[in-house]
Amino acid sequence: MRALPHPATEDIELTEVLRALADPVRLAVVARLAAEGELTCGGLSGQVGVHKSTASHHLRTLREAGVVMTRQEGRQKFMSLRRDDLDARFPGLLDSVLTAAAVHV
Amino acid sequence: MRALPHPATEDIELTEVLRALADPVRLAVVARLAAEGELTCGGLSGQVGVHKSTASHHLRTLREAGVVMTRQEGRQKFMSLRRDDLDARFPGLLDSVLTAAAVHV
DNA sequence: CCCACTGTTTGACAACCATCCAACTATCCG
DNA sequence: CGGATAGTTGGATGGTTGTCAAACAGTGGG
Repeated sequence: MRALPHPATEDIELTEVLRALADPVRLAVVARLAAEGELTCGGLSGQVGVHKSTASHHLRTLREAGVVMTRQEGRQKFMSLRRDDLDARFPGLLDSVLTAAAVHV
Repeated sequence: MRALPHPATEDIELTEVLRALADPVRLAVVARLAAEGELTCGGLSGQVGVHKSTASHHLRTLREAGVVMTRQEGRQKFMSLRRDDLDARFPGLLDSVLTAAAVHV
Protein backbone atom coordinates (compact mmCIF):
# COMPACT_ATOMS: atom_id res chain seq x y z
CA MET A 1 0.00 0.00 0.00
CA ARG A 2 1.24 3.47 -0.70
CA ALA A 3 0.79 6.16 1.92
CA LEU A 4 -2.06 8.54 1.31
CA PRO A 5 -1.02 12.19 1.29
CA HIS A 6 -2.00 14.11 4.40
CA PRO A 7 -1.03 17.77 4.74
CA ALA A 8 1.16 18.68 7.71
CA THR A 9 -0.57 20.57 10.48
CA GLU A 10 1.09 23.85 9.58
CA ASP A 11 0.09 23.42 5.94
CA ILE A 12 -3.65 23.21 6.60
CA GLU A 13 -5.29 26.16 4.86
CA LEU A 14 -8.32 27.89 6.30
CA THR A 15 -10.12 28.31 2.99
CA GLU A 16 -9.53 24.66 2.16
CA VAL A 17 -11.03 23.57 5.45
CA LEU A 18 -14.02 25.86 5.02
CA ARG A 19 -14.56 24.64 1.49
CA ALA A 20 -14.33 21.04 2.63
CA LEU A 21 -16.97 21.71 5.29
CA ALA A 22 -19.23 23.72 2.99
CA ASP A 23 -20.89 20.67 1.47
CA PRO A 24 -23.90 18.97 3.03
CA VAL A 25 -22.55 15.48 2.49
CA ARG A 26 -19.13 16.26 3.88
CA LEU A 27 -20.58 18.16 6.80
CA ALA A 28 -22.70 15.13 7.63
CA VAL A 29 -19.61 12.95 7.37
CA VAL A 30 -17.70 15.18 9.76
CA ALA A 31 -20.60 15.28 12.22
CA ARG A 32 -20.79 11.51 12.15
CA LEU A 33 -17.06 11.17 12.62
CA ALA A 34 -17.28 13.47 15.62
CA ALA A 35 -19.98 11.27 17.11
CA GLU A 36 -18.62 7.86 16.28
CA GLY A 37 -14.85 8.31 16.25
CA GLU A 38 -13.91 6.18 13.27
CA LEU A 39 -15.70 5.10 10.14
CA THR A 40 -14.87 3.28 6.94
CA CYS A 41 -15.55 4.44 3.42
CA GLY A 42 -18.14 1.77 2.86
CA GLY A 43 -19.85 2.56 6.13
CA LEU A 44 -20.22 6.16 5.11
CA SER A 45 -21.45 5.25 1.68
CA GLY A 46 -24.29 3.33 3.27
CA GLN A 47 -25.13 5.81 6.00
CA VAL A 48 -25.03 8.94 3.90
CA GLY A 49 -26.65 7.35 0.87
CA VAL A 50 -24.22 8.01 -1.95
CA HIS A 51 -22.31 5.79 -4.32
CA LYS A 52 -19.11 4.41 -2.90
CA SER A 53 -17.01 6.29 -5.42
CA THR A 54 -18.73 9.51 -4.39
CA ALA A 55 -17.96 8.72 -0.77
CA SER A 56 -14.36 8.08 -1.72
CA HIS A 57 -14.20 11.43 -3.47
CA HIS A 58 -15.57 13.31 -0.46
CA LEU A 59 -13.20 11.56 1.89
CA ARG A 60 -10.34 12.46 -0.37
CA THR A 61 -11.43 16.10 -0.28
CA LEU A 62 -11.59 16.03 3.50
CA ARG A 63 -8.23 14.31 3.75
CA GLU A 64 -6.48 16.71 1.40
CA ALA A 65 -7.93 19.65 3.30
CA GLY A 66 -6.47 18.25 6.51
CA VAL A 67 -9.81 17.55 8.19
CA VAL A 68 -9.53 13.78 8.45
CA MET A 69 -6.76 11.23 8.56
CA THR A 70 -6.78 7.72 7.18
CA ARG A 71 -5.58 4.57 8.88
CA GLN A 72 -5.45 1.42 6.85
CA GLU A 73 -6.17 -1.90 8.45
CA GLY A 74 -6.38 -4.82 6.12
CA ARG A 75 -8.55 -3.84 3.21
CA GLN A 76 -10.49 -1.27 5.17
CA LYS A 77 -9.54 2.35 5.66
CA PHE A 78 -10.64 3.97 8.86
CA MET A 79 -11.19 7.70 8.81
CA SER A 80 -11.02 9.92 11.87
CA LEU A 81 -11.10 13.64 12.56
CA ARG A 82 -7.82 15.49 13.04
CA ARG A 83 -9.22 17.26 16.06
CA ASP A 84 -5.94 18.13 17.75
CA ASP A 85 -4.35 19.39 14.55
CA LEU A 86 -7.35 21.52 13.68
CA ASP A 87 -7.64 22.87 17.21
CA ALA A 88 -3.97 23.75 17.23
CA ARG A 89 -4.18 25.61 13.97
CA PHE A 90 -7.67 27.12 14.11
CA PRO A 91 -8.71 27.22 17.77
CA GLY A 92 -12.42 26.79 18.31
CA LEU A 93 -13.30 26.44 14.66
CA LEU A 94 -14.14 22.75 14.57
CA ASP A 95 -16.07 22.91 17.83
CA SER A 96 -18.24 25.79 16.69
CA VAL A 97 -18.96 24.08 13.39
CA LEU A 98 -19.80 20.81 15.11
CA THR A 99 -22.07 22.55 17.60
CA ALA A 100 -23.85 24.40 14.83
CA ALA A 101 -24.19 21.24 12.76
CA ALA A 102 -25.55 19.29 15.71
CA VAL A 103 -28.22 21.88 16.44
CA HIS A 104 -29.25 22.86 12.96
CA VAL A 105 -29.27 19.63 10.95
CA MET B 1 -34.85 51.88 -4.07
CA ARG B 2 -36.12 48.41 -3.49
CA ALA B 3 -35.08 46.55 -0.38
CA LEU B 4 -32.34 44.02 -0.83
CA PRO B 5 -33.23 40.53 0.36
CA HIS B 6 -31.62 39.55 3.64
CA PRO B 7 -32.41 36.17 5.17
CA ALA B 8 -33.97 36.21 8.63
CA THR B 9 -31.70 35.14 11.44
CA GLU B 10 -33.38 31.79 11.86
CA ASP B 11 -33.12 31.13 8.12
CA ILE B 12 -29.34 31.41 7.97
CA GLU B 13 -27.98 28.05 6.85
CA LEU B 14 -24.67 26.71 8.10
CA THR B 15 -23.54 25.31 4.78
CA GLU B 16 -24.37 28.60 3.07
CA VAL B 17 -22.30 30.54 5.58
CA LEU B 18 -19.39 28.13 5.25
CA ARG B 19 -19.56 28.27 1.48
CA ALA B 20 -19.67 32.05 1.57
CA LEU B 21 -16.56 32.11 3.74
CA ALA B 22 -14.73 29.47 1.72
CA ASP B 23 -13.47 31.92 -0.88
CA PRO B 24 -10.27 33.92 -0.46
CA VAL B 25 -11.81 37.14 -1.73
CA ARG B 26 -14.88 36.89 0.47
CA LEU B 27 -12.82 35.87 3.48
CA ALA B 28 -10.69 38.96 2.98
CA VAL B 29 -13.84 41.03 2.71
CA VAL B 30 -15.18 39.65 5.97
CA ALA B 31 -11.86 40.19 7.73
CA ARG B 32 -11.82 43.77 6.56
CA LEU B 33 -15.38 44.33 7.62
CA ALA B 34 -14.52 42.98 11.04
CA ALA B 35 -11.65 45.44 11.29
CA GLU B 36 -13.26 48.53 9.81
CA GLY B 37 -16.93 48.18 10.63
CA GLU B 38 -18.50 49.38 7.43
CA LEU B 39 -17.38 49.49 3.84
CA THR B 40 -18.87 50.34 0.48
CA CYS B 41 -18.85 48.17 -2.61
CA GLY B 42 -16.48 50.49 -4.41
CA GLY B 43 -14.16 50.62 -1.45
CA LEU B 44 -13.91 46.87 -1.43
CA SER B 45 -13.37 46.69 -5.16
CA GLY B 46 -10.33 48.90 -4.77
CA GLN B 47 -8.91 47.32 -1.65
CA VAL B 48 -9.33 43.71 -2.69
CA GLY B 49 -8.35 44.32 -6.28
CA VAL B 50 -11.25 42.91 -8.28
CA HIS B 51 -13.63 44.41 -10.80
CA LYS B 52 -16.57 46.23 -9.26
CA SER B 53 -19.04 43.77 -10.70
CA THR B 54 -17.06 40.94 -9.13
CA ALA B 55 -17.16 42.76 -5.80
CA SER B 56 -20.90 43.21 -6.18
CA HIS B 57 -21.28 39.51 -6.86
CA HIS B 58 -19.30 38.55 -3.77
CA LEU B 59 -21.23 40.96 -1.59
CA ARG B 60 -24.44 39.52 -2.91
CA THR B 61 -23.23 36.03 -2.00
CA LEU B 62 -22.34 37.18 1.50
CA ARG B 63 -25.65 38.99 1.89
CA GLU B 64 -27.75 36.06 0.70
CA ALA B 65 -25.86 33.75 3.04
CA GLY B 66 -26.72 36.07 5.92
CA VAL B 67 -23.16 37.12 6.66
CA VAL B 68 -23.48 40.82 5.90
CA MET B 69 -26.25 43.37 5.78
CA THR B 70 -26.59 46.33 3.49
CA ARG B 71 -27.56 49.85 4.44
CA GLN B 72 -28.21 52.32 1.67
CA GLU B 73 -27.29 55.96 2.11
CA GLY B 74 -27.61 58.11 -0.95
CA ARG B 75 -26.00 56.29 -3.83
CA GLN B 76 -23.65 54.30 -1.65
CA LYS B 77 -24.37 51.03 0.06
CA PHE B 78 -22.62 50.34 3.31
CA MET B 79 -21.97 46.72 4.21
CA SER B 80 -21.47 45.47 7.72
CA LEU B 81 -21.15 42.10 9.41
CA ARG B 82 -24.24 40.55 11.01
CA ARG B 83 -22.21 39.67 14.09
CA ASP B 84 -25.08 39.42 16.55
CA ASP B 85 -27.22 37.34 14.22
CA LEU B 86 -24.39 34.96 13.42
CA ASP B 87 -23.38 34.68 17.07
CA ALA B 88 -26.95 33.94 18.04
CA ARG B 89 -27.33 31.22 15.46
CA PHE B 90 -23.85 29.72 15.34
CA PRO B 91 -22.09 30.64 18.61
CA GLY B 92 -18.37 31.12 18.27
CA LEU B 93 -18.22 30.38 14.57
CA LEU B 94 -17.51 33.86 13.28
CA ASP B 95 -15.00 34.58 16.02
CA SER B 96 -13.00 31.44 15.34
CA VAL B 97 -12.98 32.12 11.62
CA LEU B 98 -11.92 35.72 12.15
CA THR B 99 -9.18 34.69 14.54
CA ALA B 100 -7.92 32.08 12.12
CA ALA B 101 -8.06 34.50 9.21
CA ALA B 102 -6.21 37.17 11.17
CA VAL B 103 -3.38 34.81 12.07
CA HIS B 104 -3.05 32.82 8.88
CA VAL B 105 -3.46 35.36 6.09
C1' DC C 1 -32.72 68.51 -17.08
C1' DC C 2 -28.33 66.56 -17.90
C1' DC C 3 -24.20 64.74 -16.11
C1' DA C 4 -21.28 62.33 -12.85
C1' DC C 5 -21.13 58.68 -9.58
C1' DT C 6 -22.32 54.01 -7.36
C1' DG C 7 -23.87 49.54 -7.89
C1' DT C 8 -26.44 45.88 -10.29
C1' DT C 9 -27.42 42.90 -14.07
C1' DT C 10 -26.39 40.28 -18.14
C1' DG C 11 -23.46 37.71 -21.21
C1' DA C 12 -19.50 35.05 -22.07
C1' DC C 13 -16.04 31.94 -20.79
C1' DA C 14 -13.12 28.87 -18.38
C1' DA C 15 -12.68 26.29 -14.35
C1' DC C 16 -14.36 23.49 -10.97
C1' DC C 17 -17.56 20.12 -8.67
C1' DA C 18 -20.88 16.39 -7.29
C1' DT C 19 -22.62 12.40 -8.97
C1' DC C 20 -22.94 7.92 -11.10
C1' DC C 21 -21.21 3.83 -13.56
C1' DA C 22 -17.67 0.80 -14.96
C1' DA C 23 -13.16 -0.87 -14.75
C1' DC C 24 -9.27 -1.46 -12.02
C1' DT C 25 -6.15 -2.39 -7.78
C1' DA C 26 -5.27 -4.38 -3.52
C1' DT C 27 -6.13 -7.32 0.28
C1' DC C 28 -7.85 -11.26 2.68
C1' DC C 29 -9.77 -16.07 2.92
C1' DG C 30 -10.43 -20.89 1.42
C1' DC D 1 -4.69 -19.95 -7.30
C1' DG D 2 -9.45 -18.15 -7.37
C1' DG D 3 -13.12 -15.74 -5.42
C1' DA D 4 -14.87 -12.18 -2.52
C1' DT D 5 -14.43 -7.69 -0.29
C1' DA D 6 -12.85 -2.54 0.10
C1' DG D 7 -11.50 1.52 -2.21
C1' DT D 8 -9.61 4.15 -6.06
C1' DT D 9 -9.60 5.92 -10.67
C1' DG D 10 -11.28 7.42 -15.19
C1' DG D 11 -14.93 8.91 -18.06
C1' DA D 12 -19.26 11.26 -18.78
C1' DT D 13 -22.53 14.62 -17.51
C1' DG D 14 -25.10 18.34 -15.64
C1' DG D 15 -24.68 22.05 -12.70
C1' DT D 16 -22.25 25.79 -10.21
C1' DT D 17 -18.76 29.43 -9.79
C1' DG D 18 -15.36 33.34 -10.30
C1' DT D 19 -14.02 36.67 -13.38
C1' DC D 20 -14.29 40.47 -16.58
C1' DA D 21 -16.55 43.69 -19.75
C1' DA D 22 -20.35 46.19 -21.23
C1' DA D 23 -24.80 47.83 -20.66
C1' DC D 24 -28.26 49.31 -17.42
C1' DA D 25 -30.49 51.70 -13.28
C1' DG D 26 -30.84 54.65 -9.36
C1' DT D 27 -29.17 58.87 -6.92
C1' DG D 28 -27.36 63.47 -6.13
C1' DG D 29 -25.45 67.99 -7.82
C1' DG D 30 -25.15 71.92 -10.85
